[in-house]
Amino acid sequence: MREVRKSTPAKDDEITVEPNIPTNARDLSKLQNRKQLIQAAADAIYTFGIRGTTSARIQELSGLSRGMVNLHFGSKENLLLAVAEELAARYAGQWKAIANNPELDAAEKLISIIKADFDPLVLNARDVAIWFSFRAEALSNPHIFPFIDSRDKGFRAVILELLEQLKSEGEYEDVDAKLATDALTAMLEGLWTDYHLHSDTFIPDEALNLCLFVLRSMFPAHFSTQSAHG
Amino acid sequence: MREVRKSTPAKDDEITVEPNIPTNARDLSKLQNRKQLIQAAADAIYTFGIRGTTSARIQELSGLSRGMVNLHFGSKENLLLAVAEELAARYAGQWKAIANNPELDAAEKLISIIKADFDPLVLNARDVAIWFSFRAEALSNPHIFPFIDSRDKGFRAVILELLEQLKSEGEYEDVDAKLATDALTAMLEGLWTDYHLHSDTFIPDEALNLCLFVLRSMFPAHFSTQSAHG
DNA sequence: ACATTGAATGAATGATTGTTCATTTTGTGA
DNA sequence: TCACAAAATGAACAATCATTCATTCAATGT
Repeated sequence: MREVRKSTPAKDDEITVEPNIPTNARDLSKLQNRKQLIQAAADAIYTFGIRGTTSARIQELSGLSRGMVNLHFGSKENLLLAVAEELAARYAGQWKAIANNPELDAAEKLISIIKADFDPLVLNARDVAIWFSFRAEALSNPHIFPFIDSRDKGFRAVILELLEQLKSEGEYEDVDAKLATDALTAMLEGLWTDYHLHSDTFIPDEALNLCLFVLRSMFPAHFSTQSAHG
Repeated sequence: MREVRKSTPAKDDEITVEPNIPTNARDLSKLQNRKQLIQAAADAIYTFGIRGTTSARIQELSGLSRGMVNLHFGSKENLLLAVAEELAARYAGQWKAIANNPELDAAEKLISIIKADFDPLVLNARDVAIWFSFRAEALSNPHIFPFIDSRDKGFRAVILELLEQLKSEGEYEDVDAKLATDALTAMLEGLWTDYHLHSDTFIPDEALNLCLFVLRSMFPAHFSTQSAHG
């Protein structure tokens, strides 16, 4: 059985490091336009809200022609899903890279993950506004649900594992790692809400300190010397 | 100067306990229809999302005629603001009543306020979905902003005051009441998010226990015997 | 150089949007 | 009882919505 050639055929005797990056000019500009549409849709949601995000506005912001949204994504709705997908991938990629870093111990991983949560790469006015827009319709739009639960089971499992390791390292008999996981996760969620509603007064270092403060009250031996600038 | 009579004239020699409740049949049904529209709009946001909340659907859910939304609220947008206003008033009324209750001490008020946060009166799938819908467009729609910051400065000030009182009562020198306020508030926010995304597995008593767990780690003398069923 | 193929274009479409307002209905006060 | 005034109705409207598709454009392989 011979595989049907896709738009970017990978030659069998070539080592393709990143098979999804096209090499010919046509597919390159196609990919570029696709990205431009996602970017424009994201900007539209931030600027006009999800209700004000119309095909016309997306097309205007993208600088491309009317038909492009449907040509590349089939429908406006699919484009919005692509925006959500990109956002979710960026967030998950961040914390997974930290969790899989063998050079860090449990406490370092935990702090890194928390810091990443307040990194401008994910915590910025536009992206947080988009998160909230999609989350708002999590119940009424089943298609969007898989992308909006940033701190999902996988995330919580990693946090729990790290906290249990801390517990075993520091002999905290009276600390419930499950409760601590829920508390920390809820705080991260809440601080995002805080940022979304008051991004002008929100100070990432203060948010980090707040998390350290709570961690310290549970795991004093691990976090008693830490601060936002540590 | 004689005052112009409004739709519900208040006779001068009568003590009007609630001057806004009309007594004649016409104004009564007018008010009833107004409420029905707010109710329908709220249901529409929950069922179809804010994007799917059209005039047609509101009219259908309300059982009233096409022109009613504009007759009573001038525009669909004003009706949505009325929904937000009602939600905000319900939430604020809840915690303010507790804060002003002279029969409760600081610790009792704190626990009551937290419990109120997980009360079905405010924490239910529909209302939380509406909160999120409005919050999502907090940045792109300035009109909605005054209504969506449930845990605003006033709320935080009350929590801070209560925690400072606990601090003075229990001699917790190393506890920062300001940090504790931020931590508790963020957790309440985060737990709402949790509920919104996973209302099927969310257990209010567990959420309450989580808050008590965090409070206990900061103020052990006050909350060491407390639990969700206390 | 050139035929081929897929991407890009944008005028046109039909459906749906929020709102208007002439008309009808209904409660009120005399 | 009845004239009046306010409330309710819903057909009609212009604007805007997402999408289609015949046509144009341009990169590709030979």
